Amino acid sequence: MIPDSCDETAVLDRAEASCRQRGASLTAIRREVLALLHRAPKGIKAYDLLEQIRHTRGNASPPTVYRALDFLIEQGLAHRIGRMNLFVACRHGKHSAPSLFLVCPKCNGVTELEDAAVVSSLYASLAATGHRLDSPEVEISAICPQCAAA
Amino acid sequence: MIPDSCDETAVLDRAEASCRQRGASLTAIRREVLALLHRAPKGIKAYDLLEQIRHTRGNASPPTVYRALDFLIEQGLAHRIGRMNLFVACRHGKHSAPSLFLVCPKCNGVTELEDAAVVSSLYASLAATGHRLDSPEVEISAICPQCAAA
DNA sequence: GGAGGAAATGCGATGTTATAACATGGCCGC
DNA sequence: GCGGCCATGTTATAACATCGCATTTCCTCC
Ligand SMILES: [Zn+2]
Ligand SMILES: [Zn+2]
Ligand SMILES: [Zn+2]
Ligand SMILES: [Zn+2]
Repeated sequence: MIPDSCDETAVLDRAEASCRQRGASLTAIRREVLALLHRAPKGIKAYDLLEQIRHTRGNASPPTVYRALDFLIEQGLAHRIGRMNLFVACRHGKHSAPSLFLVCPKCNGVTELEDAAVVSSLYASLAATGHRLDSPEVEISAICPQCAAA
Repeated sequence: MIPDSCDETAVLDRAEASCRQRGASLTAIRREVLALLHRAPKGIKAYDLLEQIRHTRGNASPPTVYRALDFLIEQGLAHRIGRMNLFVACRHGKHSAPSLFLVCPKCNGVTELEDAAVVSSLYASLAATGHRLDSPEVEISAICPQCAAA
């Protein structure tokens, strides 16, 4: 987990370096989208992202943001929450194991959680049916602490 | 798990009875939609369902199928796979615990799996962060045996 | 049997999310 | 300069889902 003390620029620079390592390039658009994702810790919808990015790029269109998102996801810098049509920045470094995404149906917030115990029992269970885990995203609907209180 | 030997009519009749128990009614439209879901063991998309149901009800429109799906999901007779915009009939009776949905990204097939070990470690993990499990659906992307072989 | 009300359906329009298809522009090795 | 490659711009459209309101159906109570 990246400490909160790291400021946005540092996070982005690190992302840029990790892309470069893999021969990919974090271009200006992609960097901007990643920055916006980081400013939305609970996740953001593609068209909200589009609206935001038009503040700096008036001509942005849906493909602009979907292409950037696809790239970021491919690079492991962001995740897609299918259930909610929501996108979130990855808050971990390189994933050694899949993350759990706790999606709160009340506030639409997303929490990313790494948990070795759950993941290992998951592997065992899947292996028994001949399946092989494919994506780093396991989506779970769960009421978050704030909404549980209310 | 409902044995395969049960034919469609029996499954539907049982569903109808269980709705009635709860004071809900499995109307003709809902029953037809449920039947179509059962004929698509790997899941089906809403608009494919719409096309199918127009064979018997020429005037069906998107709300027709979405309303039926909402009802079936509410009654625990079907599940929605958010990641794929896919709907599947529930292949279990009343759920005592959440199911795992293994979604194969190659063939778009969905397998429903109940696994106590995974679910209990999930509960423990969520409780530690103050979350409370909310839905009976945990979506996991996993290559299915057939696609793994190919 | 008839009035009233709740639930379900019909219907058209609209909103939301995502991709297709094709053109353009910059960069690099040749 | 030329050709290949990647990123981007641009327009249109596909795919998925919901709203709002009129009408019908079904049940209940009188
Ligand atoms: Zn992550
Ligand atoms: Zn919440
Ligand atoms: Zn089920
Ligand atoms: Zn498959």
